[in-house]
Amino acid sequence: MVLETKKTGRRGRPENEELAVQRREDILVVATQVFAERTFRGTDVQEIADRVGVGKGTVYRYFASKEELFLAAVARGLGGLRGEVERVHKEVGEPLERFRQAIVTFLSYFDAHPDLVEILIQERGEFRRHGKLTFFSWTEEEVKERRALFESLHREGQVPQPIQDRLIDTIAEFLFGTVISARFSGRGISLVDRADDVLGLLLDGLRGTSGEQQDGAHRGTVDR
Amino acid sequence: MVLETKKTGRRGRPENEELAVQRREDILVVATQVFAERTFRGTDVQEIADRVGVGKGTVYRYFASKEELFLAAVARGLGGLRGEVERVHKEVGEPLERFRQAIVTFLSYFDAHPDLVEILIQERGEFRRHGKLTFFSWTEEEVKERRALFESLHREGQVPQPIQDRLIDTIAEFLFGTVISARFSGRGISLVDRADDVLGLLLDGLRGTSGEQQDGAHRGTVDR
Amino acid sequence: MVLETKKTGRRGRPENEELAVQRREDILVVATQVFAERTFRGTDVQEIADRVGVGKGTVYRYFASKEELFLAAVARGLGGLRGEVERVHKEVGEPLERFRQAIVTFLSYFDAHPDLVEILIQERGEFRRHGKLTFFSWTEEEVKERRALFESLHREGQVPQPIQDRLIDTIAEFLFGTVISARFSGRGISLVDRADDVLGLLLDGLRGTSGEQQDGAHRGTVDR
Amino acid sequence: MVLETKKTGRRGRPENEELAVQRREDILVVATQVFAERTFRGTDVQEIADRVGVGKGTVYRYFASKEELFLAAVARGLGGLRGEVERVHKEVGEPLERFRQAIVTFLSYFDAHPDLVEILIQERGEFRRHGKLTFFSWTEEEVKERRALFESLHREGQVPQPIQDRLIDTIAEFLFGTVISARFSGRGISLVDRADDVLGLLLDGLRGTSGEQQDGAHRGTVDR
DNA sequence: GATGAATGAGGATTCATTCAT
DNA sequence: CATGAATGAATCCTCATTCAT
Repeated sequence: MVLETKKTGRRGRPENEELAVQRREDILVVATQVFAERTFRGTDVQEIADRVGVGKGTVYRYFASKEELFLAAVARGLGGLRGEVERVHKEVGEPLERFRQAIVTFLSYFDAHPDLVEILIQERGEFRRHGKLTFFSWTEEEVKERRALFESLHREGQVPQPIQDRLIDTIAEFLFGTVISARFSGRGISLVDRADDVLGLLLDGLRGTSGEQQDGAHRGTVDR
Repeated sequence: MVLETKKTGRRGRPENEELAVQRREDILVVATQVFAERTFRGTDVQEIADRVGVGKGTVYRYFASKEELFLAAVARGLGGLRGEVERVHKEVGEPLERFRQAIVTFLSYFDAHPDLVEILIQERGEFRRHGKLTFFSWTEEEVKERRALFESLHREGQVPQPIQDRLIDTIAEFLFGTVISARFSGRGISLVDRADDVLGLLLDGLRGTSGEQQDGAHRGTVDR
Repeated sequence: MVLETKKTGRRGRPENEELAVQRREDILVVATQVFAERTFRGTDVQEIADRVGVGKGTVYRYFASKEELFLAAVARGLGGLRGEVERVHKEVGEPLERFRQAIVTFLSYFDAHPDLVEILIQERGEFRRHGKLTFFSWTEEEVKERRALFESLHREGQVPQPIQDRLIDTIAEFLFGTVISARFSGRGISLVDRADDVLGLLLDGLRGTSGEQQDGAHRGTVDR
Repeated sequence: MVLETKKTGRRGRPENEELAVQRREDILVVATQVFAERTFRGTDVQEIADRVGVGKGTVYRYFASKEELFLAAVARGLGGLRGEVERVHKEVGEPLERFRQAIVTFLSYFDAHPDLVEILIQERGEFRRHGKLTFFSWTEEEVKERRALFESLHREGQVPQPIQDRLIDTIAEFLFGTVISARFSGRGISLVDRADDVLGLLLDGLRGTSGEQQDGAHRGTVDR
């Protein structure tokens, strides 16, 4: 999809607006890859342009600066994640299963978009001024949804005591940390494959009576 | 500690060896700070030299390249961590408490050395070729120690079933992820402050009957 | 006057010729402003197009290149000046007064068109190859007119000896220099306001017996 | 003096501090030439470096930016002018002759440094923000000196009435304007060659009784 | 050994000009 | 005719590395 247009070098008036949207998308996709491969600082905008098959100037038509391009790539990646998770949230009814599905979806998304992990991390290094990572910048709505989920888990008796916001944050951090660690630890295991370890640990901990987390690691998981 | 030596132009006995060691150390300390502040790519070796109070050429006397310097800084940071954790391992006898102490020590270390988190992460971005992070490159001995710890936990009845290596890895990743997440989430809470959350979650999970993790979160911790 | 036409998308009779002439004029007016504000090299043709309210391509329809556009703007500005001065030349009869009026007109014109000074100067910087400034490229006719003026001044006894061409050139340079200096010296005084200083100096010099140039500075001048 | 060192390409520690001063000077000399030839915007710093015979980076060691380099070149040029004029001021005693000498020195300087005229003018185009040209930024001392000169001219009876500051400014503008005009008018006459025209005009104007300015124009000047 | 001046490859960004629609 | 998207040459500036003193 990228190389087809490569080096057409055509000037003049373009067809329509959809093309612009598509091109913006193309650039973001490629940029995500290249930034992931080479680091923000290590990336030459020329390479992105080359891989997309457009002139460097064109990249700058769509994004005012390399920085803006990077941030847009991060936003695009997170937007996709949020969409997926929200979809699951609405489809599945039963709380525990919804919790499970949300986690699986979350982990799967990063399995499918490993580059996102890389640039998410880089955001920290290059744009430290923004304080916290975009990833941790929850919207009001998201905070409410998360809270609601854990409340229903408690109401249904799945967890003995109410889960406070602080613990919810810790859980979110656990999950994000898992994603990063998995990617950086060099273990070749996919994230979904450890979804049950994660879920088991989250629900019952090491002292959990069932001991299911060991075998459960493979139960009910999609083998990608 | 760095600026003191600056331009002292000390005379007397050169005591080359010690001075060289000390200077190497000084450079590494400063390098860690600067790399953490500015990113590997964003760091100008000149700034490191300036802050140490030596000429740029001197930095290159001790480290063949900027890259080697960076890697040495990472190694130095991790070396300190290992030393601390090992010390605790040997001092504390009771398995569960030893586990607890190990985790607290681990988290404390990163509280005390926030720059290490930054460069640990950057290592990934800049030196991806090395495959896995130095952090996850356990030595034979470390693997054995970890395994021994969990075996004793099981033997003493603290955990119902044996903890397999794979789960140990997951736990390590959990911990590393927590460190990173905590640093990047923008929450102002120190790592030790969440040691109990972490331990509670690890041992009993959300369904843990005791409900201790909630209160425990504040037990023995300074609330910032 | 420029923005009015902007995006009118006028239908009706195209009246091509007039519209084309008008548009050319519009572009030149705006170009003069922008070049004056931003320098030839510093000017983005896009800005000119934007301010005129047309597409960049349209600018290139009327002027083959940025350079041609610039030169056309200079020519237009000088054309206006010549027109004014010539008009005065023909209207006023008495030699000394005609001389005086010519100078006042000349200075007034630059008061009214400060941008012209800027681009006149820039012409030098950017198009040095053309040798002399357009400003100093007198036509045959102009040379004759100037000569005639000074001859009549002499004939009427206003100046004791005949004014040679060389001195006429010096006078022209004096005047041009005054315009430029006034604009660059940062003094907030308008050019007409110093017309009498100029005239007094030209006619009588510092040793002039009358001493009128001092008070005369304000005589008959509009205090802006 | 410039090309000798060219492409030595030597690294390492340089000899002494004088070298640095000399190199700074070399760069400024060349920069003045190149800026005059090509315009500030049109100049590639690389060309300056090449002509000096150093690396581009070296130019940036001495001047933080192209802009700073340009301004330094202007300052250097004006510094030289001021030095010359001041020297004459102190040497010559008789007021009228001192006035004459000052003007001749002033014009001679620009004859000898035609590049200075060019960059002086460009300063306006590129650094308009500074308001007035460096040339017109007189120091307190200079203002006093000028005033004293004209006062003595009056006291000695050379000029009938006192010359007010405003007229002094006009004279300064006249002189500067003459320099610029002469350079831009394309006439091949050197500035000193018209020193007498200038002086005559200044002192007696066109109506001056002596009529000396005509012949004087050639007195003692080479007609190149 | 230590130093820091010198170097030049590298990379972000701008903008005149073209030309398909 | 008018348009403006696309292009890539052009240029400023940075900084890792070298090496004469």
